[in-house]
Amino acid sequence: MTPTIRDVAKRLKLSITTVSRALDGYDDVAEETRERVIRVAREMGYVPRGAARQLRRRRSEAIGYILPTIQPRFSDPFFSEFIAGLGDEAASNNFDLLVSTAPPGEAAEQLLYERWTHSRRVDGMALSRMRRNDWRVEFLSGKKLPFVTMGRSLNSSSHPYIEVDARSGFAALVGHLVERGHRRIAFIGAPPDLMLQSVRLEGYRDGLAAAGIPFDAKLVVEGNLTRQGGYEAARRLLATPDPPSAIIGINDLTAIGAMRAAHEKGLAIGRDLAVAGYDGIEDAEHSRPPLTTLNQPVYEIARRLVKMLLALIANESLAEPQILLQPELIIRESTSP
Amino acid sequence: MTPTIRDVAKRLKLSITTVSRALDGYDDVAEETRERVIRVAREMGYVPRGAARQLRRRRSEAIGYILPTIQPRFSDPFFSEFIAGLGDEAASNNFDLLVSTAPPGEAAEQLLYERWTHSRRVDGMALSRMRRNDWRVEFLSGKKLPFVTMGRSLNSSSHPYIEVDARSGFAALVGHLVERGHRRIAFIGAPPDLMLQSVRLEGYRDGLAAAGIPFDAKLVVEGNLTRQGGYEAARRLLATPDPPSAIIGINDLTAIGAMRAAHEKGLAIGRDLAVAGYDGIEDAEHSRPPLTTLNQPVYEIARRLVKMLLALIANESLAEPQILLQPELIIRESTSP
DNA sequence: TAATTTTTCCAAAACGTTTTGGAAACAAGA
DNA sequence: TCTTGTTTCCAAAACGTTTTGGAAAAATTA
Repeated sequence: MTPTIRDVAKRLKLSITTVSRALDGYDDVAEETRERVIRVAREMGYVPRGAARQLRRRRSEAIGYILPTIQPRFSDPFFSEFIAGLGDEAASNNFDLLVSTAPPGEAAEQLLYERWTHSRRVDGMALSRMRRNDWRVEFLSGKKLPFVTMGRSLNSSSHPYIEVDARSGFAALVGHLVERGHRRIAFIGAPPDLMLQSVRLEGYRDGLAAAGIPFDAKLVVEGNLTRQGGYEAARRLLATPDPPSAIIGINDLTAIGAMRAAHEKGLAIGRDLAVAGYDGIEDAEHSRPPLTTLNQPVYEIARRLVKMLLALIANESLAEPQILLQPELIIRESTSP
Repeated sequence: MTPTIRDVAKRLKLSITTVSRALDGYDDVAEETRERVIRVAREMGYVPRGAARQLRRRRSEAIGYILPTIQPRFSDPFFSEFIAGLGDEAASNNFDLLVSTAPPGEAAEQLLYERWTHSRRVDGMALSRMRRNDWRVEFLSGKKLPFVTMGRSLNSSSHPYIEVDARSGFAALVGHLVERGHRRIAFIGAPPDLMLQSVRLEGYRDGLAAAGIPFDAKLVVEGNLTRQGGYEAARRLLATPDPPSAIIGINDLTAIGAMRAAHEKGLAIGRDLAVAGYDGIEDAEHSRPPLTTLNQPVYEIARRLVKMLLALIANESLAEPQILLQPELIIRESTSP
């Protein structure tokens, strides 16, 4: 059906070697023949068969990303933005992006990583939502498969990553709330095995310490990074005898859920209760009231991660293998009516 | 580095044929040898090289999906849910999911489709957000590449698809608003080349007709399926001398943007102005006020689409190639305070 | 003219599987 | 014993590229 390089060669009365080399831009083919080859190849609609090329070249020209699907109905705008970034940058370098899904930390996840690396279906991987002690780091290092991560983990060694300085960000956020007169500031976090939980909780504690406010464990509760989780956690917080006057969500979704709980309680958000989040997703801008948040440029980060990964795959050395970005504090009405 | 089938065969003192057939479950290998083969293969961490298998089998065991990225900062929960569905179902059938991004309707998009089909990198494709006259349908039909679509287009022929009956849904939604006493109901739509715009606008008109309300073109404005687009469109609508008492957004994001515009105008949503959307994304449940919407089970649809696509690839005939689902009207406070 | 270099091409060998078409070994039936 | 099946294995031929290691032809230099 679709023509092979052999068909093109036959039609041109050339060897397949020459056709291949002409198309690949080698300089040992006469300029005139190259033009003929390119013209005829295009005419015939020839595109190299991916599998054959991959087999011979011994690389797949594809990168992989595994989506951490916690729940079936998986709806987190962070990831659609992240994937768009990965996809755009990969596509503009003629790389494919392989996406799969697996609940984090389970056997299925490990199986997937094993299959992709052993079958050489991808030349490298991008990881996100790192765990504190992330087996993936050692696994991929051991397999010598290039990888980059968004955020580091405790066992991160020398692999390239982009980290957003959430710790400073959360400290600044607490500072902002303190400035607004808050003393009882709650924190709705995530499962403790996630690196982002450690980091952001640290930042929260830094902020309290800087303001001379003693840490109160009762003001820290666990969510699950979803709106529903934030909603439920905030309900628990607000039902206590001595409820907080401000709530920080570990991400925007959590904060949005918390706002809903507060509203149901009859609290005026911004006045009776301040709420803030982290991520800077579009929802945060259009929520009611608009949500104070720490913005991180997810799309840009994804693109840069792919750039780094491709350099790694091409065995180039990176000018800046570990990047630290500052999140941008965006103050909106949810803390500042 | 990673062992090939040859290494496994050598270690077992068997031919590679036998190893291959043992692992693939052919019945012309003795049960005892099969067990030995499987055990040793696992011990050695053997996984078939994807490219080699694809080349010989002449199929890639992968399906493709191209994300319609309109803007760089692409954050639509519809798509993260859709991809999660595609990914889960593909993964559980040992298929890979290739994802790329392209602005719809541009040359880059067509190039991508051509590359994927000619290079045989995917065995089939899933399409969404169909256009009225969608060149992709004829293109893929012509290439004889199996594909399924979420929603049909005007030039849809006999390919399998799953369509949610948005037309009836929007009519029912108008009915609900009329019941609540609304007569001036606005519609914030999408670009006119999108099939969903045609269908949903028809449903809106059906609903008006059923209620005996004359169609007023001034109440129909164009958005772009984003929060921001809904926000801007609603501002225009609410600035007119004779503003609507209800606004239907073509999707939930549009409606959420509209709610923000209304709130800024000082309108009490639900009382002064009713707002409703379509999609049933999680945001709609946690917005303020919670949004009346038509729910469609995107995750399930994505999974079913992949099931259909895999059957198509395997040359099986589909019991039900064209499926029509009814969306579920979820009435919340944004229309019913 | 002869020798050398440069240009332009190509045959054949990979890459690592799966599949085809047997062949050997053994068992069963006549 | 001879024939006919079964069972179990395997050599070799694909699949469609890229790459290696020249070789012929043409151009240049001596």
